[in-house]
Amino acid sequence: MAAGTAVPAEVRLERPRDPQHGDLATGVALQLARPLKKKPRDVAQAIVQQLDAPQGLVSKVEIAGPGFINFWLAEEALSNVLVTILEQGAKYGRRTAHPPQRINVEFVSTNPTGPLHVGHGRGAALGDAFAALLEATGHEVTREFYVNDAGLQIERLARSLWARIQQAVGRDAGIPEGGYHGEYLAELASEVLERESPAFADLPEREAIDRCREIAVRHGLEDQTRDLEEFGVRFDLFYSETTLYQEQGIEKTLAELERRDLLYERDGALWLSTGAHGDAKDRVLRKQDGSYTYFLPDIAYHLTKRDRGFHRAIDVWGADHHGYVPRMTAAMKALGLPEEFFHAEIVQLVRVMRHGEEVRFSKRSGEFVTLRDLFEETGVDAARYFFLMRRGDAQFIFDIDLATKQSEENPVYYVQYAHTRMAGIFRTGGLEPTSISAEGVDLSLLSEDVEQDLIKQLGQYPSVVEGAARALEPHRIVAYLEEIAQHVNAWYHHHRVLGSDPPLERARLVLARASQIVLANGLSLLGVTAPERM
RNA sequence: GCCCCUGUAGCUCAGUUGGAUAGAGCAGCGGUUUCCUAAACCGUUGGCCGGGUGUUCGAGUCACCCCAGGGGCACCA
Repeated sequence: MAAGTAVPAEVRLERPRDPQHGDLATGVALQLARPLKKKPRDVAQAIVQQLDAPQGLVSKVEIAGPGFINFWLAEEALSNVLVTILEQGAKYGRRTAHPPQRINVEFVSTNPTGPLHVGHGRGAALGDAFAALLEATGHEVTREFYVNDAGLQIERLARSLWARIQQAVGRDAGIPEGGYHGEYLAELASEVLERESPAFADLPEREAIDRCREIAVRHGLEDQTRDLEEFGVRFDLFYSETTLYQEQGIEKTLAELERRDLLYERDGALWLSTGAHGDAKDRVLRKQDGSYTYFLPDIAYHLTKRDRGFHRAIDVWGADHHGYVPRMTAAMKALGLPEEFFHAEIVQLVRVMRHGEEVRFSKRSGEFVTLRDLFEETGVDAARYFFLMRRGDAQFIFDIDLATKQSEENPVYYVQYAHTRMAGIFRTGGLEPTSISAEGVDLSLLSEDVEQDLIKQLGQYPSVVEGAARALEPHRIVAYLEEIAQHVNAWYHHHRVLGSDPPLERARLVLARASQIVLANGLSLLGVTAPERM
């Protein structure tokens, strides 16, 4: 540095809000002024004089305001953006990581005890987008669904089904305490009797309930999987809790906890000392009655993620589980896993509005909004887009009326429409989009303000993806795409592509193609289609 | 009582991890169509960033204290 002294300062180039402040700017001189005991503008002056700006990249450098250094990109830099986008195509905005991490993204993970509701939909859309973002930044991602197919809830489900079967053959059987009253179990009961045989109802209870458990779980999971697939979410792995038990996960976990001296007995229960690792208190793993709390299999399950070679485990949990985060974090820490291994991403509540009033979630009244109801009404694209357009950690009101509106009020169509228009240009021009090349094209003809702005924005796509992946915030992609769409639509409206002077037409075709690629790539990260026509 | 999330335009929300004069969409108001799709475009109205104190060259952003809304507290899952 100028003074020859080592002054710690991070040189961050950022994009100013105001275009009058250049394409890139840094406030580093302001940070350095105090330690150097100089005026900020003098520091900036010194920096600029020593600056070794590569030719062809920066066209102008200016010191402004209290001491900001502003840079303007040269035209050649802008042309390079377009060349890069066309060359890389669907890979534009994706990078390799060195080294790539193996990341497990676990989401939805609900009991197979009934249909998925809108809250699961939000978790599914977000989890899938997290996975897509991490893949785009070069990591190897596994999308995983933890199937809670053991435990008390499943026992209740099995007993409820058994009761429905008894009812179906005319016997007086009540749904057990805490059981499932949903109509679909009654339907499943008749199905079972039909498929198996009426004699199923006469099986000894123990055997029957085991069979019921298996049938109910398989059926519930199939329903959920079908909904998710239609919603565009595919999992790489369904990890069954039962498997965990079969593979002695519990015993192994207890042994490991024991080895690390993290367990103790008190009041007839077995405790894990999470309190010493950031949790508010220690937690029980084995109750007085000898059964395990859910915490133990959860720890065991997460240890399998380590043992299966993952560097990171990202869990997407509903807001009702957020109190669970500190204890799981503490458990992972106590087990010596690195801080970044476990991360729980909390998805806040979804409320649904229709015709200006809130649709209540009530299984009893039957006004239960399932995920399927939702996407059948709004379409998958709109549903996914809406779930992703807001930060996941804030409560969200899903406005069904807005999502189903096929008009300018609906943001999902706004972005898709911009893509459609680009596709329309190529269709009308009889051109194969993939054949568009920047080779030999004079891109400096793209001199309109809106064109310059659009190119600069297209060039930011990789860093937007990077930031969204780092923060696990897909809504940044949404916001970015809406900006691109805005520029694309304005450009399209004011300037013709087809029929311009041939050199200009060629240049504009390149810009149209680049815009189409970025819109398609971004929408793909969100799991939303990029239609050719609408 | 303790912990977490949220509070920014009439509504729904962004705000680049402390930068320059706080933004968008919708709603409202006024315009644009012989033209690659008007699901679009152009213009315009609208702000005590919940309140307060502090940290510093600089705070919507960070710290602390209040206020309001939501969620969570277990030897439930």
